[in-house]
Amino acid sequence: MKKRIISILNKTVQRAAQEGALKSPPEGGFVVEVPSSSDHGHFATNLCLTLAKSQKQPPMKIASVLLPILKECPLFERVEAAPPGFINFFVKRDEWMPIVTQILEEGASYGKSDFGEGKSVLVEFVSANPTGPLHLGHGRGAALGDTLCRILELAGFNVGREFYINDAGRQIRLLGESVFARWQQIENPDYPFPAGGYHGEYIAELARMISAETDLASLSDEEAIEVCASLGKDIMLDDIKRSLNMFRVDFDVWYSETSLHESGRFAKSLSSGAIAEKIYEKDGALWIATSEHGDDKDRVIRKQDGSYTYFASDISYHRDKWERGFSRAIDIWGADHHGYIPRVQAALETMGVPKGWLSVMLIQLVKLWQAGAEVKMSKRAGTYVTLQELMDEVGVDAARFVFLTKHNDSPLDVDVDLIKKQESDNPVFYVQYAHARASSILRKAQEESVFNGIEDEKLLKNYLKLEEEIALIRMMGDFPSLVEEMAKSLEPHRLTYYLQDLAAMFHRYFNLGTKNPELRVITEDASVSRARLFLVKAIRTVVANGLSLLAITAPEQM
RNA sequence: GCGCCUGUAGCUCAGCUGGAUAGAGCAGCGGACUUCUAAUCCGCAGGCCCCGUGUUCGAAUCACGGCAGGCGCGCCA
Repeated sequence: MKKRIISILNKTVQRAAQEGALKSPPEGGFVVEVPSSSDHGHFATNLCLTLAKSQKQPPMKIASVLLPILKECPLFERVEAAPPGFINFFVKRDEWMPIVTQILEEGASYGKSDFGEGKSVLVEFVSANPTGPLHLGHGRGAALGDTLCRILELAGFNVGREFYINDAGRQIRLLGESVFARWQQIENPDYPFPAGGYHGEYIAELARMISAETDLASLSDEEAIEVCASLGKDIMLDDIKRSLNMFRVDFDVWYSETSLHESGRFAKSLSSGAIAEKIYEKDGALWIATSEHGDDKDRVIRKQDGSYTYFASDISYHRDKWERGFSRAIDIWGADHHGYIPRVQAALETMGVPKGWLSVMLIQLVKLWQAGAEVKMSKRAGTYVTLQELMDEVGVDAARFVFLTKHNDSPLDVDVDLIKKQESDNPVFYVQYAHARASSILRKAQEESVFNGIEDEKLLKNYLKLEEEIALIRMMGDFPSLVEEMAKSLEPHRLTYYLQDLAAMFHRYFNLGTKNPELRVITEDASVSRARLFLVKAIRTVVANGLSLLAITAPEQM
């Protein structure tokens, strides 16, 4: 509907220009929006305000030129100009009804668009080191990334989901040393634990598992550490995969850092192409000239001792992403890595990758509250709540929902007690209940044979007369543009707000019937009932589609 | 010291990317169940949108300067 009005406005301006009423006008610049007050119509535009300067005329005067043309349009009941220069549109009631039939026709694909034009996007998220279980921060990243992918797909992008496994380098070695030390400590409690090692209880668990499978005592310490590192990593990776799977997140590619090195891509990516010219040697190390592209300073990629930095792998990995031909890439990182954005962007530009090809989304920290106090978490000390524990306590649906109730750039407080204890107050149940309630009404109608299931626009036009009904239809009509906007702005959290609003509107509508039987969906009047049942079916569809983007179940009854 | 993020109701946060009278949930108080599902609804109360200056028809939103909190500023990963 909004798009229709935009195109009507464009045509109107063109026509006014042709007729000489306006100087040939510049494109765009104006917006059409839903005003907060219903006095200002279903839609409003600031078109005249934006034209005022270039036309050198007061906005209200421009409005008075455009108004007669707009009034001819059969879409509108009323068009008004309002100071300081808004135009308010009141859409004819009947014109809303096609939205309902459209929803019913399209069903699960309502909301789909070709906004993305089939372009390929690579979304990399979670990418946790396989040195420990996933924590709440990873859960937030997983929920955000996965829902973003679903949104992008619905908006017409071709999406690849990727998990980068940091399975090379020192942290895996440290995992091995930590596990080995715990194994030693079974016999010898005084065996020293490595500095900066991993302290979680799971390390001792790994030691038990690995020593049960492998006779560590028959190996040299060095060999045993390697076994602990390798098997420990495999076990943790399996654990991560299992948790993510339960969290309804599936990746297309698990990209191993080790494979980057073993395949030779790593070496090649730093020695060929435009980037090779930006790499130089200084003080016995290899540097890359990222400062030419906005980084604070040049960065080391190979240290004096001959080993490569983490950043070198990152360059190589992102180059590989680019060479795989994606038209854009999105990374989701913890906010503590924000300092790396400029250098990664700079490295990409050094290779000739266009600015803006890579978008990095940061997620702020998740704070956990329990018994009214913040639970301090430390990965190194091993005191943190895992994603698995959260899922076990509150369920996947609630967990996924809470992770998307805040903008990714805003810190998130999760009060586990609250989600657990007050299940009924949880917003996810509120939305699911709307779906269950709609289902229940439809079930009842089916049983009583009120509903023949044949849609008829005329029926809707004749019998959907309530303001509340029109408001619901308008809101559902926004869903496709919401999906597009979320894909554009990378803001999946808006979906949880939309669903809560839609559910609230439906619950309110339903409750009209508790006071006045004529306002129930199923009433004495068969035609009114049928029209309302179509509306309810449409609501159920939109709620279900929204929940499906969140990968949250849509129950038939609760 | 420099950079990024955040600052909106008692608490946790939205605010459609510059629009008209700033919203929701929770917490508080008061109401509605012989119902198409009360996991719901209705009402009341609650505001210096951190402060200041600027940009313009118009600012919670943009710019600059402060203040406060968080996170980063390695030849660590």
